[in-house]
Amino acid sequence: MRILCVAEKNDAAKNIAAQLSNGSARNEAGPSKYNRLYKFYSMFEGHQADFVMTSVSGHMQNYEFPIQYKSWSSTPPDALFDAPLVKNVTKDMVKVKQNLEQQSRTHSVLIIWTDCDREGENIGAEVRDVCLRANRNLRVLRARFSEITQTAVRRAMANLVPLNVLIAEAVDARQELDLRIGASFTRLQSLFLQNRFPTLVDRLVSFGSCQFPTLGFVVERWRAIAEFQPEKFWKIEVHHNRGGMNTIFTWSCVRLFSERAAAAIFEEIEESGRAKVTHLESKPKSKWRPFPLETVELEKKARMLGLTAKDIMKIAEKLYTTGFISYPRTETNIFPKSLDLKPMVEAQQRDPRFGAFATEILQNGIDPRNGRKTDEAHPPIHPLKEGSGLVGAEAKVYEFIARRFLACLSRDAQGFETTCKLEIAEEEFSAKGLLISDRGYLEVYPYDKWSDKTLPQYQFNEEFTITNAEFIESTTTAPLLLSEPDLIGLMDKILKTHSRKTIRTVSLGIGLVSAYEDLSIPLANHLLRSGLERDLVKIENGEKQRDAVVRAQVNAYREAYKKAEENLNRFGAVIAQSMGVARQNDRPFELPRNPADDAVARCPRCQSPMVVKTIPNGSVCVSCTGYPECRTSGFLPNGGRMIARLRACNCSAGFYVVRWSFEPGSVPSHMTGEYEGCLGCDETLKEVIRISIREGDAARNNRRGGGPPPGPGPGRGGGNQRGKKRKSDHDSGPGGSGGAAVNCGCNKPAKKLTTRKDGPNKDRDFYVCSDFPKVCNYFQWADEVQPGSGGADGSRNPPKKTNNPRNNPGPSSSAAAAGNVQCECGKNALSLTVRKDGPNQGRPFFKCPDSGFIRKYSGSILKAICSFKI
DNA sequence: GCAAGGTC
Repeated sequence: MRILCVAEKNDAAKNIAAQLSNGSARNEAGPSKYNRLYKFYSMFEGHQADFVMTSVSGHMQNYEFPIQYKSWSSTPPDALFDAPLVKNVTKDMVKVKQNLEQQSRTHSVLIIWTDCDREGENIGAEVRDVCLRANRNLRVLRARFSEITQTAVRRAMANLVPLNVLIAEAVDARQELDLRIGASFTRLQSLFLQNRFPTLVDRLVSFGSCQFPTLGFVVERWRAIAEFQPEKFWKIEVHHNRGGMNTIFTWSCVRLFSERAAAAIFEEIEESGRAKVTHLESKPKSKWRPFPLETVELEKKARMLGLTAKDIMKIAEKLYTTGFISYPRTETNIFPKSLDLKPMVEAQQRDPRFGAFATEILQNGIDPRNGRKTDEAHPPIHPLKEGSGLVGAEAKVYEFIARRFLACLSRDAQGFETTCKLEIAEEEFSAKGLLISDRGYLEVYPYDKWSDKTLPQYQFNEEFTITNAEFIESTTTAPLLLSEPDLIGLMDKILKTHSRKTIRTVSLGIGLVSAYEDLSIPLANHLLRSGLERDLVKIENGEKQRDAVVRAQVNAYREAYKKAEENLNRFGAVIAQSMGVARQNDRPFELPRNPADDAVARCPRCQSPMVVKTIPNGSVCVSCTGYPECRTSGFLPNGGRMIARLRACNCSAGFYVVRWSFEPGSVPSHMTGEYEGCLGCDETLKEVIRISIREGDAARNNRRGGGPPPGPGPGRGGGNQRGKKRKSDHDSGPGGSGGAAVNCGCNKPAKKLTTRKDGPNKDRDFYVCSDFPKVCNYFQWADEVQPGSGGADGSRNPPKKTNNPRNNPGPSSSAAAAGNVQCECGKNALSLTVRKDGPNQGRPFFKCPDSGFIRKYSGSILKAICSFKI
């Protein structure tokens, strides 16, 4: 039996393998650098089995929009709410996936050992899918564990369960929503604000469904601080010296905001100077030991240890995978009854720092203080083995976790609190003292402070003269609930620092929050995100369907989006105000339209809609909306309109051929015509177009056709024939063969002339355009140039780079009549069919046997068309 | 060029 185990990360794989194999696992390299293979023998279902333990590195796949939605300029952002999504293996994970596929093929059982949390379940589902695709007979099982110790791992092994599909689906729903919401709002915000504010050109104004509510929270604090008006207040303190001890009695009234009133009372107190003890009470007081440790609490303690919340979790994660502590992501603060805490306390006995305390706990009996929360998945964070060998920050975090663990198992600290109240001039003052009788858990938990504060002996009803009274003026201070470094750190994190193009202006953050508030769009409200979290739990419980949750959430955010889009001007004004800039431009803003509305064709490479745009220099450009992934585009001469895509050509860039025409009236009539052109890279397209537009042709066309033909109409034939019939072009230029000036199709002089040195066309002469190779890289075989003609005519000379075999240059147009026309690809053309309908009705044409469509009408050169082979 | 969540 061969068993494949997959953990969430290499570290975990290594340690789980070590536990299952008693340290005997062999470590081998696999296709993925970071994900090693650990091989060992162990028992499975009562039999000795071969084990391979390997890992992934978190998620392998990521949701993405299909290529046709990737262009910001031709996808309306709200289309992303409904756009299809694809889940792709990310680039970094290709080898990780390969590793799983390879292993799956030689194993019959898959055990998933990803972390036992939400994301872990989803990662487990990814692992399962990849492995099952490679080997559909795999038996898939899931190991459940909260810690990587011998017992836990073996217990998990003995109690394998199925993967929890519902949890995986909940994560999937979150992923989908995060992407849809993030992408649509990010595009709307970025495009609009870039248009409005010159300082934001090229900047990304990102929006995240988690990030934005946090921004809202920060902005709220920020405002409270900004709007805070300090207020003066006055208070009175009474001091009394007794037995060398100075005791400060504080005013029960605490403070007054009226100086006159406070001063009047102070005067009376100073004048009287006599105090009477009106209340004297001494009662036992205890300081409770802490609750068992949960994640949030651990994060809160980070600062105390000089770490950030992120750092402390990273370290805890490491301590977990190395088996020092239990799983650090838990919302539980109750130790389950089934968990035997004794061995863990015993392990701490060996630690010189708190070994004695651990021993004391064992003697007194383990008595955990329990909270009320449980996530029913993981116990509170606790140490698993002794960790006195650790160093650095790991040691610090481990020590905290161990001390916390021992603290919550020990006993509360005990003491006596004495309260003494005085009356002076009818005002009440009080002081408190503390006498600690048993430090209890504080012995092992120095992170809590509870200090003795002694109070001298006073008697009830006793009267004495106060030493002095102080009149203190003070001011209220801003509600700095978040410290300044916190605030800046948070802002920085929110307005993402990872990209140079990202804005980091606090005023923009405030502006965004204010703008949505102004439109009553509750995006900055945490309730929106917590509503999603609740829905995710419902998916996990089976109370709600994944798709229903996604639909409902998408609809809610779509409403918010619509409202913002409909009120963009107001939205911009609020942000302008916050940023302190008068709006610097009033350029009209238009959101991208649905490409389907404007598309003239589908991109043959990526199937995105292709749209026609006029660029500032007046050129008309047909470009793929799949930009920038797909860069298929090309320029049409003024007014050109693509009317149909015929087929893809076979050039290396995957260019394709279009049939297009000119709008009658929108261009000079001589341009009317129809031809096929490759809309691949710019150069190739330009060549195509130049070949086709010739004034001489046009003039002849017009004479023949008797006036400008109406677009895709009767004028077409002319286009096809222009090469042959062109005899008297006025073009002249250098070069030329045999004295006659030869022009390239782009109307520039063609250069004579090079002889092919090798290949199938060895010894044949050809012309190239004088622009060659920069702009126009068409060329023309010399023996095909019509005497005295403009040279490279409308015939579609093959681009130089095509590698079509030219073994048989084939007969030119005259061969058509012979009925033995050869396609350039060397095959005999099928001859001859007559067009049954359409504008070319009645015309005979040839087809290449390789192609299913019309190659060329019989009156023109077949060969050139075939340079665009299928 | 979009998010957030894993992880190296």
